[in-house]
Amino acid sequence: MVEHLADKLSRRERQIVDILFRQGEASAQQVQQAMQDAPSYSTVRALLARLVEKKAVGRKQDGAKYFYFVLTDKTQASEGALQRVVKTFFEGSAAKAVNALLGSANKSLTQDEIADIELLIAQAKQQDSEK
Amino acid sequence: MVEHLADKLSRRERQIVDILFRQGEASAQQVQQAMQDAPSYSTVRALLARLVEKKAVGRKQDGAKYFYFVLTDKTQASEGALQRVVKTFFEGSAAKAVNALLGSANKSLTQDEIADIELLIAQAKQQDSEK
DNA sequence: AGCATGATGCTAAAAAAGTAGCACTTGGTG
DNA sequence: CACCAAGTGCTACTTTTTTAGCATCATGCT
Repeated sequence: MVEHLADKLSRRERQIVDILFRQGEASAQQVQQAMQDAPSYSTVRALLARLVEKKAVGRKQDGAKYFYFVLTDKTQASEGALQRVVKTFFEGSAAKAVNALLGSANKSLTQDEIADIELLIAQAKQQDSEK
Repeated sequence: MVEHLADKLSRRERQIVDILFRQGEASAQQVQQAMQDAPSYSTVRALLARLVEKKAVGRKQDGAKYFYFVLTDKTQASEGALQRVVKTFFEGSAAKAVNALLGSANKSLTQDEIADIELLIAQAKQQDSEK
């Protein structure tokens, strides 16, 4: 089993990493603002500093301030997250997960998105039959 | 935004809750065995006890021992987890998530599963056009 | 009945996480 | 160019989390 990045992070650290994944990159202040139950600015910076030290997050200087970003590849992280959810809640079945995804989100799927998915299904079907 | 159960749990607590979701219910010993980097048996019990006290986990007696299980509804928890992943890694697009799911898992999807998904797509399509 | 095995409750202490304050720098602006 | 706003690095302190050990209690077997 692959060990996920999230497994090594504390509650607050995860929260921050999630925000950074969503925003791509952000300053300490932006991170704080993105937290619904944010602690003090000082605290956010301390957390960020710890993440940098743990090599989970990187930062680049822009003028006098820093911008932080997660070092793990987002695509890879997303696959890990998806896999964990599938394993934890859907008995390892990706199909069941897709099912839940479509069920709870069909209100928001556009015609175009549905078309995209249909295409993917067709591809999956083909690949499967080639096995 | 709905606050997820996981947001209130510590690292180890989350780990245990995940195991309980997967197994449905388990004894302290089983939980320990399911943890790849498990601490001592004592520790696992302490964690479990805390989760019970927090009302996150319930337990029932079977003879002389206890069996633990998560109190949150699994379906609800899975939707929350899925939603979080979608929001964090796929810019809120369920379609993109489905895409990733199919992409990384098509090797394991069976013909039947694919058929199931096709059916769901068809339904989503119809519901969408009714909007 | 006596004993080994495995589970329990409780207590305690080390380690990690979470939070904040302070003094110093930097950048822009009236 | 003096000043204010916003950033930064450190340090320190409080809570939680994480981890174990111990004494006790039930269960099943010889």
